[in-house]
Amino acid sequence: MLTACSTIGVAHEERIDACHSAPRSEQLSGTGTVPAVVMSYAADERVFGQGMPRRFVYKVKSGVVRTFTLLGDGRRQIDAFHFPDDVFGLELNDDHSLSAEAVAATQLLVFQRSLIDRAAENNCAMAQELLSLTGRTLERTRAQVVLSRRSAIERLANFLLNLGSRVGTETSVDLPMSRYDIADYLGLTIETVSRMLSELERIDAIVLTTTRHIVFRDRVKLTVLSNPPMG
Amino acid sequence: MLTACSTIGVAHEERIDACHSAPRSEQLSGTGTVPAVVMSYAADERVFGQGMPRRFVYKVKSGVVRTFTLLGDGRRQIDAFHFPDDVFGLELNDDHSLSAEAVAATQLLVFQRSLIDRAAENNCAMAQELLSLTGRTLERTRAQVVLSRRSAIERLANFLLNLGSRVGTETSVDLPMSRYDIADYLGLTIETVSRMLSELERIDAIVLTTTRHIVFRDRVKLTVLSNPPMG
DNA sequence: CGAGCGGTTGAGGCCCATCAACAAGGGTGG
DNA sequence: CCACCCTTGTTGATGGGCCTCAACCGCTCG
Repeated sequence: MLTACSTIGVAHEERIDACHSAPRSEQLSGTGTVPAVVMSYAADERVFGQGMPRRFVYKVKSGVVRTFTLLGDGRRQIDAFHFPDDVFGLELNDDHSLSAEAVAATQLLVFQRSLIDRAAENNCAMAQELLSLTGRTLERTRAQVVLSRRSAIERLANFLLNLGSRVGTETSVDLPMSRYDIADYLGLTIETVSRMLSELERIDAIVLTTTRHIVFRDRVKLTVLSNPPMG
Repeated sequence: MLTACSTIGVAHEERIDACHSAPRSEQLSGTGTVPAVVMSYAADERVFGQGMPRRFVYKVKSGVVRTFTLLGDGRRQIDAFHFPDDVFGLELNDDHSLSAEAVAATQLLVFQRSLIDRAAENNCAMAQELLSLTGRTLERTRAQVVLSRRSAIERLANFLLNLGSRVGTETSVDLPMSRYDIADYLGLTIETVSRMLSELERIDAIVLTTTRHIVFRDRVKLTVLSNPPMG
């Protein structure tokens, strides 16, 4: 059992410094362990902010995290949602180029960046792990670019299927995030997200039992919409 | 001097196998050298194709390369343009998820993937190099996602400035690629690209001396358009 | 000279953003 | 427990930006 650490009221990463629980060895991804502590975050609580020194690397233990960039006009581009076992906070630079917030109540494994970097310098397996993680992130981001050229309903169908495969069952999925989050992730407005969900319901592809719970009624329709028309 | 190899008429990577010139040690990026051969490509010639086994890694010696994915409806999403010293063909999987073609007459340094992978397994510096290259690619791709939310003229202004910083002078830039390429890169149509170039000319931000040569007349206007309104 | 390609420009329509109003929860304090 | 408020989500009306279709221009090449 890991020692949890929940210092309420201290912002951002300073909270982690204030946490005196004993680190335990944890896997970042495949092989090899690095000391880590567990931190708890409330919904909408900040994990780190754009421009801050990048001192830690995170792995989701439970809950959901969003990483995003704030644009000059105040708009927000959500880069990714991170679900259990996902690693985030890995970047090339010494400062964060993204911000991260908990979407819902979340527990994170927190690794010292310096320890990970040092491990990667002496241990090729760790370096390969980092490369693999970054490569996977790159793949997802490329998929985002391709998706961003498609229509609103197609983007939404794709999003629901992906979400379902991560945190849903065969027949349904709970949306951990708000319409606002979905809109900022897909590059749409909340109104369009809402309209397209209604449209998906109208064509009997899904049923919205509540605003946050979606039942897949016709996966084929979703898949047809989601897939680049041929491949 | 490197031995150049130009076997005309043999498609894709088979050409490289047919090349019997002696490999020479070349830098992939920072430190460390790996044997490589030089290959020449004519404009629009294929370098590798989506789905093919990923046997080589490439570095641009001269010219320009585009990497892209073909969508099911026949549309083409250009992922990136690669200029001299850029490395491409590095991916996570064993098969290419992208295709690559020369935009203009191009010379490439070709590295055996197996040699690079082996080097990364035994030499952490090489693994770090790959990580660094992938990280940089990720940054660029993220910038693409953010850009894709902005207006046509803003995307184009951004594109011209970036291109200018890569292959242009203080005051002008030659476009190595067609309107079609630009459109597929920015997620626009060729008509919109053309209209926005005309618009940039109308507001005296640029001058099109020929269809492929652009003079920067007012860099500030371009920068204002290019930048996310605040930061 | 005609054909074909790349590029520009115009007219019209569609998709989604915007603005606006309203409904549905979800806390809070009396 | 309920009235209230504030947030979140839905739906409608309108407009604008970009795509689509189409015509035209200039250049290159046969």
